[in-house]
Order: sequence, then C-alpha cells, then structure tokens
Amino acid sequence: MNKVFKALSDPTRRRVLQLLRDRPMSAGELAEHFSVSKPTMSAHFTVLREADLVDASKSGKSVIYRLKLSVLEDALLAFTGAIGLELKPDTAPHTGKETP
Amino acid sequence: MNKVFKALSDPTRRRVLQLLRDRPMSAGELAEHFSVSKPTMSAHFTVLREADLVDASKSGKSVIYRLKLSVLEDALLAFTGAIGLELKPDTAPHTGKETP
DNA sequence: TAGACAATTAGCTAATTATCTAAATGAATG
DNA sequence: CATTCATTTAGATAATTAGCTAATTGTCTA
Repeated sequence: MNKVFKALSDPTRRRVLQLLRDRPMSAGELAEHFSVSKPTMSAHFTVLREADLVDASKSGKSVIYRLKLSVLEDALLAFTGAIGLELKPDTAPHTGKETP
Repeated sequence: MNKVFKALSDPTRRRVLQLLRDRPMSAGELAEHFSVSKPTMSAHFTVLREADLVDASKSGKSVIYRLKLSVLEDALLAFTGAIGLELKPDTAPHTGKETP
C-alpha cells in the first residue's frame, strides 16, 4: 500500500492513471500528453508498475499500459477503512463512454 | 489536492491521521506512538496542516491536533471520481466506538 | 519570577526524486 | 541486414524530503 500512495503523490502519475481510465495506451501515446521527456515518463511508468497500478505488455514496437483499477480501489478502500472514512464501491462499472 | 496526496505519501503521516480518527490528540501524545524525534514529528504535523488535513489549536502548553475528515474525503472523492473509480460516502458516521 | 515542560524553529546531513541528454536494446520493415 | 522507430537504461544534477541535535519560544506552576 505504501508504494501505491508513493505513486499517487505525483500529479503526472495521477494524470497517467486518469488517461488510462478510458483505454490502454502505449508509452509514447501517454507521453504525448505531457511536457516532460520520454525517459522521465518511462521512470514514472516504472513507479506505477512497481506499485502494481498498471500492467505493461509489449505489442510489436510499443509497450501498452493498462490501468489495474482493482489494485487502486483496494488500496484506497484499505486506507479509508483504516481511517474510518467509510467509502464503498458504487457498483456502477466504468463503461468508457461517460463523456461521448 | 496535490498537497493532500503528498501528505498521504508518508506512512508516518497516514498513521497520524489514523490515530486522530479516534480523538483529537496533542503533539506529544501523537509523538509517543512513533520512534522518531519530536522535531521530526513536528515537521510531519506541518505537512498535514499545510494540506489542511488537520487543525491545530493551542491549549495551555499543548497543541491539540484534530483530523479534518471532510478535507480528506473531498480529496479522495475528487480523485476517484476523475479516475472513474466510483466510490461514494457510506453515510454511516464514525462513532469512535467501532472497536470497543 | 525561576524552573519545568511542550512544541517549534534552526541548521545540518543523507537519501530520494524528478528531471535531463546520450546511449543501448529490441522489434518491424524496406 | 541495415535502418527506423519505440522504449528503456545509464549517468548526471538540482530539488526535495525525512531525519537528527541543539536552541528558541511560550505557557504554566511552585
């Protein structure tokens, strides 16, 4: 859980997760959304991978990153539970079509 | 919101919030739960205060810290909302008697 | 009012982090 | 099979952070 919170402490990484909410994306595609160098982005991806918040799979020349939403959810629920902030899953699954 | 996540990125600070869940506590009382020096704890309190996650009030020789649960809740909901992780408040208010 | 006590500030250090450029790796393609 | 393209690794640096001890501030109380 510590790694998850460390990963979430950087705004760039939080934004990456947000982008991945809609669909899996390649490293380069993700990097286009930010004004930092690709190696810097690559380092952010490593942090996210080590926190198990994303999954990386190679596809040809590209590396595709996917959000692991359940890991994020589990960490957040574990923390809020420990704090006594009772949040609970709102069962409506994400469709990827929220803002058409 | 960034300051909140920065504040949450340290396990000591997360634990402080957890301790404050039960009741307001003085700086010294909080510090007793950790094996770091008081000045170090004081620095953690500053981070939590700057993130607006706690409220500090002087009472005689002591400084009493109180958890600002709604600030934490708002930040977490803002983030989970942006991610498409639909958590929602579970309306049951915290009584302070959960584990008697 | 002189200690005693609680907490913070000052000043320092070691470790971590975000960033960069340049180089290396690995896969597809002419 | 040499080139191009996507990504990562190497190596460096500046900024931030968590930690310490010593000193300061502020509030009781004997």
